[in-house]
Amino acid sequence: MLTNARLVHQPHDHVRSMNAAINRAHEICAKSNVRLTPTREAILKLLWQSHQPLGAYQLQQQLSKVTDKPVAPPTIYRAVEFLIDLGLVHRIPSLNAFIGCPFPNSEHSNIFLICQECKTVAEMADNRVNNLL
Amino acid sequence: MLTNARLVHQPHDHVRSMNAAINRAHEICAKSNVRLTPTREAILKLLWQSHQPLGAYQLQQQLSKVTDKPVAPPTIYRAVEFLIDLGLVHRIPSLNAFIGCPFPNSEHSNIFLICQECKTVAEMADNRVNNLL
DNA sequence: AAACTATGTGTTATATTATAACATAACTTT
DNA sequence: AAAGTTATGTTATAATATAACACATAGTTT
Repeated sequence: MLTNARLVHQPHDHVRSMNAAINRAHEICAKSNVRLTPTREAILKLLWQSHQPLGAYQLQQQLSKVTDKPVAPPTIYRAVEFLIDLGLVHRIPSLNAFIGCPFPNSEHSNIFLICQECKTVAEMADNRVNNLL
Repeated sequence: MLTNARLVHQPHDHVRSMNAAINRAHEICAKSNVRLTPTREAILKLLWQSHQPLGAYQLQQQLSKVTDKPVAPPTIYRAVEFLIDLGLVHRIPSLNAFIGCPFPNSEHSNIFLICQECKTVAEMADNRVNNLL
């Protein structure tokens, strides 16, 4: 079973896991012959820095802080769509929000465990469940 | 395993199953001591008549046709919220849409099987899956 | 390097989905 | 019938998402 359910509750080296994710992302992009542009990388970082899923307009705010210039919604949605297509990010429809995928290399149908109070999300993939379905 | 996955593909007595659903709804409301008002009943019927899930603004259009007067969004969202709270209707976040629940009496965590082409939705509840989770 | 092509971004406007706030009406209980 | 509760109507607006077109940059071809 693949899951980060334990991890999300525990203190862990945030910076390190984010860097690992960014590196993986660069590899995956290279493999697919697509570009992880600064905007896209920035969005991915923001999503990784937050253990809460972030909505498009939260990302907009945060990105415009980082880059110190105004950013319009299409920029966000485009970057996020790109990342989703590559499997680096998931959209969580029930929250209208996005989150970094903790295991982007593996084919998996996800189950998200979403805390109804704090919105913390853990992701899970389990063959037994997949098989049953 | 509880599911209507077979049913949704097959010809079946639509009117009858809708009436059954409405009757069940009346019972459930009586039990909970709440009112299935005309608006609420109309919404529930519309959802049952459609095997596709319906969005709030689709419901708005259809309801205003039925009642022959304009209907505003809050009316829809309120009715739908009421029905959801009673377990008579589900919201499907990935479609921003609503659908009648085929087995409103049973406690169940649902899995929705959503056709990506035609948006037809079947609902499923399986103890083996629930147990695994 | 210049021209060409494809891909990515900026910008404006607008569509779509959902809710807040307050007034009125309809039912319930006494 | 009066008071209290629950439901609806109405207006306005918030929050989420996309369309369309102009411009820019990166990569390729000549």
